[in-house]
Amino acid sequence: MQAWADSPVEIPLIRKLRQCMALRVEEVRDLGALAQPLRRAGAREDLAAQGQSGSTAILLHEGWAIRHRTLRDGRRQILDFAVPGDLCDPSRFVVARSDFAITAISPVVYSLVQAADLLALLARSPRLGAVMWWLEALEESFTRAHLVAVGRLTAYERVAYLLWELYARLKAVGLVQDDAFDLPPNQDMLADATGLSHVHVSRTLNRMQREGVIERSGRHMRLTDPARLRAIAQVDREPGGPLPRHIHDLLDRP
Amino acid sequence: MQAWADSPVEIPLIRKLRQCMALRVEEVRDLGALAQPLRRAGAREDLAAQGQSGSTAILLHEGWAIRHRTLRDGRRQILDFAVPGDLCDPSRFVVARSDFAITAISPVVYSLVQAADLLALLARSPRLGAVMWWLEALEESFTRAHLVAVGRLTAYERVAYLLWELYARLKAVGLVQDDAFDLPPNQDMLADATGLSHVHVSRTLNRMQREGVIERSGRHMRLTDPARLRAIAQVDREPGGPLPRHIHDLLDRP
DNA sequence: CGGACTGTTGATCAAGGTCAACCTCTGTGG
DNA sequence: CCACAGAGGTTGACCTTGATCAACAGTCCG
Repeated sequence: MQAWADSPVEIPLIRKLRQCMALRVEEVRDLGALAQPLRRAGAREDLAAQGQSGSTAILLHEGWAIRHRTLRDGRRQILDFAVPGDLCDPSRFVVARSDFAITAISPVVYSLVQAADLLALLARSPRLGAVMWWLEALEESFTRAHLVAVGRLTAYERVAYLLWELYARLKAVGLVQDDAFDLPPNQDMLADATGLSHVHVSRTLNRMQREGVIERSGRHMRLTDPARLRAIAQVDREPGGPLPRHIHDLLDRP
Repeated sequence: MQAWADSPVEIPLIRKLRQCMALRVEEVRDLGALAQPLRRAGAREDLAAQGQSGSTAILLHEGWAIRHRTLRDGRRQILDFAVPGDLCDPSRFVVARSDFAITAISPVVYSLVQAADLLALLARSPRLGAVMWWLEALEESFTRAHLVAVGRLTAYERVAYLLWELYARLKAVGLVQDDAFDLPPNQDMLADATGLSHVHVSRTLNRMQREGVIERSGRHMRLTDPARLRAIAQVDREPGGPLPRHIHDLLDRP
């Protein structure tokens, strides 16, 4: 267990928000309160099931999960990977029954966030509301890029895109060091995220390594040439970046 | 031009909302005000460009548009089709530069909605805020289903899914009569939405017709067996439906 | 009448799927 | 300490889906 688990104020979500704006003490305290109580689950455990209702979102603090939809005949599409700091997903607040499931793929630490609690927090700090809205928009843009990748890119490009997206997500919560990160999903999952077969994912990753774009050993992944990877993935712009100025104006007045 | 264009209160968005809840007179009036001033554009005109900033959303009243991303080498992915009553898309409010474009594919009537105006309206009527939030969640669920279709369904199933989605969207604004509707996009666009080639879309539509699932003539499309189409598309549940009870509780208190 | 746009059909091809064998780890129990 | 099982990854052989290329037909429009 890491340091923040004992002092619950420094959850990864806070690390992520700090990269966008300076947080006030009360804000940090309120956000930390969302992490109470901490829950744990092992790999392969469902955090939320397909078809389940519920007005709670899942706030992930440690470990990875997948958001996925599995068809009756077993075909599975992974919508995206949830990493520490992710709030997946607030739209559950308003929906009667969710059409996908959230499943841990490594041991996880998380908490359940009630709609009412989050709304109360946002009412107290409209600034936070603006940033969270912006983070939601960023999520949507990842989903769009994912759709473009699966619909129109070749296998090689798709895998490049997936690695690029994970790299970007992890960097936002400080889980990338020296362009390297831990990659818990197995090749079956990478396949179900990219719409490929696991055999082809294996071949593709090997090719990328041969061509000097990545380096792997076990679950350790290093991007030896991030710029080239990004170009292969057909991504034009870095995601995220600083918070646009005009956001604050939207919500700061009463 | 249709009747509502002269009396701007009955825009399709209002028709859509009425299917979820009974609207109050002030709400109808406020919503109608969003349609001022009306703008027009011809087929192939961009309503919003890729990479463009802007704190305005586009509210479509008549005609169809596509939300799409086009790569430098010309490959294009259509994210979805916008039909009358759609507000595409509010996340532009908070994003510095959009990563996709919105282009009319038939003559359209639309208006630009300012973030401030919409927020003011929602502040006046939290009920509307709840429904709009819910409609946004519904949009996201369409996007997820689209991703599943493109990533894991066969060509035949994908085309079935697309037709099913359009059918559901159009029904929500009363543009389906007798399981039939007008389908402005050409087969090139259907291909770019499904991740197929236009040749294969042609073959697939012919097969569906041969097998008695659809009937076509020109831009007119009829689903001769909607239930079967839905099954082919691997869709379990009808989308939309009545508004969940607990939504109102979320926003109705101060 | 000629040209753009759209859809249809046939012929051929290639990207990626499927099947199967095998290998390497890692953990487990005797 | 070794035998074994199970999961994950790799590789080769073969096959299928859907892409590509190309010709042609219908329709709309100036």
